[in-house]
Amino acid sequence: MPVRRRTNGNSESVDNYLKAILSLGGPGEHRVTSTALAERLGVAPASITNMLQKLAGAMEPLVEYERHRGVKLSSAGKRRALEVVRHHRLIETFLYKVLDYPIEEVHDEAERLEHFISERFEERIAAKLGHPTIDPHGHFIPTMEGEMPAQASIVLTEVVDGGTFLIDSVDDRDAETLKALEAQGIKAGARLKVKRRTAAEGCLVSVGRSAKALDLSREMAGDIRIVPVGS
Amino acid sequence: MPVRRRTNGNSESVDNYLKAILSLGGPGEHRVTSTALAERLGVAPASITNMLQKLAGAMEPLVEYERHRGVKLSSAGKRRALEVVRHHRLIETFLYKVLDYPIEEVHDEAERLEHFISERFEERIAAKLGHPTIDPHGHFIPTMEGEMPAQASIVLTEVVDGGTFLIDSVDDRDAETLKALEAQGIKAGARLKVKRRTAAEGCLVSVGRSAKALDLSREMAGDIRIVPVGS
DNA sequence: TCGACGATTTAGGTATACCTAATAAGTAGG
DNA sequence: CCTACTTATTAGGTATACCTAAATCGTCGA
Repeated sequence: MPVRRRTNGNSESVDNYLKAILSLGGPGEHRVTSTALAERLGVAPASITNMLQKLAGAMEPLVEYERHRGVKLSSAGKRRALEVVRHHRLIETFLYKVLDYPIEEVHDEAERLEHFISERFEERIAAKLGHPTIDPHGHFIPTMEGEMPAQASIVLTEVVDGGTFLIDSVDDRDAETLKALEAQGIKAGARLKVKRRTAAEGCLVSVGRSAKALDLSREMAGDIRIVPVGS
Repeated sequence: MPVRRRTNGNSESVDNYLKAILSLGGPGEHRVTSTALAERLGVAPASITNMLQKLAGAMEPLVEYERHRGVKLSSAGKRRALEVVRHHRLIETFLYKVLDYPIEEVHDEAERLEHFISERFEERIAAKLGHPTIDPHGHFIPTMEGEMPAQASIVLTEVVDGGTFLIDSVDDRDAETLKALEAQGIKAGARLKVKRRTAAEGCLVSVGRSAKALDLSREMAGDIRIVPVGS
């Protein structure tokens, strides 16, 4: 029962820095400022500088860092960050689908466990879930090879919990419904926020900058394809 | 995504000290020496002294410690230790039964995760498993209330993996078999080591101080009740 | 192009959980 | 009952990941 000292470059803390840089860097992976990281991680800017210098100076650097010019992930850093994100999203999916967690509790648990599960655990829950590609929030799960799947669209019914999306397409099985939906702002290109699922398996959404909630039936939701936006 | 600093008195390290004291103290909960702890935990004796002083001096002390006289758990310490053991054994059972882990990999994963799961996770996996009372190694799982179940006997078939037991009783459905078993040392009071399960659902055991393995069929194993010994 | 001001970095400090080496306290033999 | 030896404790030091306060860098407007 020896005390397990996690080795540098693979700690909980480092993981969180990498995830933050990944998510703040956006799809373009542009440089991220110390201040943005400080805010996101809830630590003092000075601590950020310190950690970045260490990460950049490691034998296998996890970030590319230049004084006063922000950071971006190195390829090793990106690999690790995506692995942690994969863990997070697989765990969320697992907690929700296998352990019947209430959706609101899924995030915090995953946030803690993502740092400590083994490759085997990852592999086993992925298998149990049939190697899913999106989590209950509608986010894509990075592959085992450490790649984010191409940003394909997903059906609105696959999203369980709140999040912001862009509407990709609305199937036109019924021109009347289509027109009605469009009248409420539901059309390709519009911004859509998922509030929550309803008992009848439909979901409550809001569109554009409007705060008004629309209650979509299961069939209507099934006709709408969306793309995740932001983290 | 703020960095989570675990507060003193609830850390991974503290958990491991408490578990070690619980297990080294035995059922009599006698005082445990620094040296024994140092060996078990793989840290220097000086580090043990340090930690014990801190644990004993906390606002809610987790151990009772006197210089040069060893430690024992306080009631708060015992509660926490048993909770960690409960986590460990539930996780092992879960990995084995739900995630189909190979039995040899169950321990290490549980050893890491036991410190980080929430009450909810504990509750959900316990429910999923039907609130089990013994783990795949034949050890009792402490209750949610933090009590070790009375040391009842279990059927040999419930044990999946190696471990040492005392034979509690051998059912005498068939006097011939009973006699044959007894001839091999399998009788109430004898010490029995479970080597491993066999493909035919029986198991390989050794009895007493003998190293020779006996291959028991499923029916024979089903007639033997055992009690766990040691940790 | 010169400040001023905000962003960033350096310097110096804290707590945790380890370590080694030196000291002190118990224990057992003569 | 006192020394020798083993066990435990104190003293002083390391690395990690934070902190605050005090420089310094960079850019943007006059």
